[in-house]
Amino acid sequence: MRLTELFTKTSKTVPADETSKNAQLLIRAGYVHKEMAGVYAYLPLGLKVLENIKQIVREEMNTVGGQEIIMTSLQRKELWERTDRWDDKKVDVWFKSELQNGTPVGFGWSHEEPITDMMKNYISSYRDLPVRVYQFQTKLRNELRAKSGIMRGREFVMKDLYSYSRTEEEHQKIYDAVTEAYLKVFERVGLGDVTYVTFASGGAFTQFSHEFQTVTDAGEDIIYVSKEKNLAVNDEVYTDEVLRQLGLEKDKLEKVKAAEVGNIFSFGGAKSEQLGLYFADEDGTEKPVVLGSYGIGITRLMGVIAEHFSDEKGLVWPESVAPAKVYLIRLGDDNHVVKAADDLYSQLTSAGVEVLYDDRDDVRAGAKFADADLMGIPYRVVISNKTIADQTYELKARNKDTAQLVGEQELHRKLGLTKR
RNA sequence: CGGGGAGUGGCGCAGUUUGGUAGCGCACCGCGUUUGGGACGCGGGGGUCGCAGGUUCAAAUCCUGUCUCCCCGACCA
Repeated sequence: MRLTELFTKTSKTVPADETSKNAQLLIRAGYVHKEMAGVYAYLPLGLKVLENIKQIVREEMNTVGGQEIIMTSLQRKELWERTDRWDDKKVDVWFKSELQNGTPVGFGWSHEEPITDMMKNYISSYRDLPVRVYQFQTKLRNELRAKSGIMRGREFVMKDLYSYSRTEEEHQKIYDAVTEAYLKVFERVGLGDVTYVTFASGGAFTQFSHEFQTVTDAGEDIIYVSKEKNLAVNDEVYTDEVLRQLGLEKDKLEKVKAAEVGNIFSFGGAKSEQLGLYFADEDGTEKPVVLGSYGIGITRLMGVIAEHFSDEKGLVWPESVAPAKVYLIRLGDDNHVVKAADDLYSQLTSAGVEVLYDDRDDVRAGAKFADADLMGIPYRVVISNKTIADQTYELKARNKDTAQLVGEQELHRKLGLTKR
């Protein structure tokens, strides 16, 4: 992408009413636009990051046998009444409206009910199981108070996977597999070191659910981390009894703030019974399908990544999610500089390397460097009269302090260009 | 939902106390100089001062109502 064609621009100031670091940086760098409190639009660069995160999640979900679908935002009242979750007193984040004929509808804040109800059409025998389906959906939640930038919005993108199993044992296998897949996701987006499987309150069916908590000051949760065992306990279930059960020693735990980037839990057969999802087992008996639910807040994850990977100059995206791998700067508008930069741009692009090409003529070097830093693109390549005279390229990693002059071979190697 | 704060060109702000020609910085447009860490000079465009009503010769400024946003707290299957 050439910067002269990108409609967004960077800004030195942020809206005064935006206090969270992730939103400040993302707005300044032109990744997102704030439409209203807790509601953000994703601009070209922001969308790119979002899609990169989604693709990583998608790959991991496919690996554990997930099939991707997309449900609807409009939901039926009747469905939620069956699980007693339509009432505003039971679920206080509902957005509701009605059809022209007066039929009430809800805007999906979760999709457990509709998906499970839908699966009744497709699951009737043990031969149909297990099934895992997932989607990326915009959830709408009428939060009392939105905060923390894109980390807690009224409208946000979530990946939710649902598993349908014959037995508890089968369910447990899937549950464990998804747990591993989640850890892989957080590893791949660069948060592996600071993300912990966390024991949290489980609800009706199981004692615990498992959250994936990323340590960050921007988080809203308090967790107690055991580095030794590589797990954590949410403050909400932090009791002596629980610690004993989990074999944790109180004085070896570290209390930290964290953001919940994922949550998985088991429903057993309870919800299936409420919604009438049964299957005929091998012996012909009818049994409720064992249900599991697994979520990753995609936009929240993006916010957490932005918070975690940033410095005083701006964002510092991990390569796996960055909107581009290289920020290419050309200094000056001498013909041979322009040509050299154009050439490298098309060379990298055709090799499949995403490049943000700062081809602006009317912007001085300092501003280009500042923008490269703010946008947080992993590698910066500078082409100038100097580098051309030396037959080198100036290469600097966003997370390193110094640049180096490298030859063409070296550049290609560092940027991971595929040899042909 | 309780407490606190704020709404003035796209963004950041001053002006409100004491009513009297709407201003500054960034961004934008033009010209010139500049050109490796957010350049400078000159000229220019853009604002129903959140909205509605009221007081007044006159309202960004005073009064009443209302909407929105932010912060802290509560809430977050």
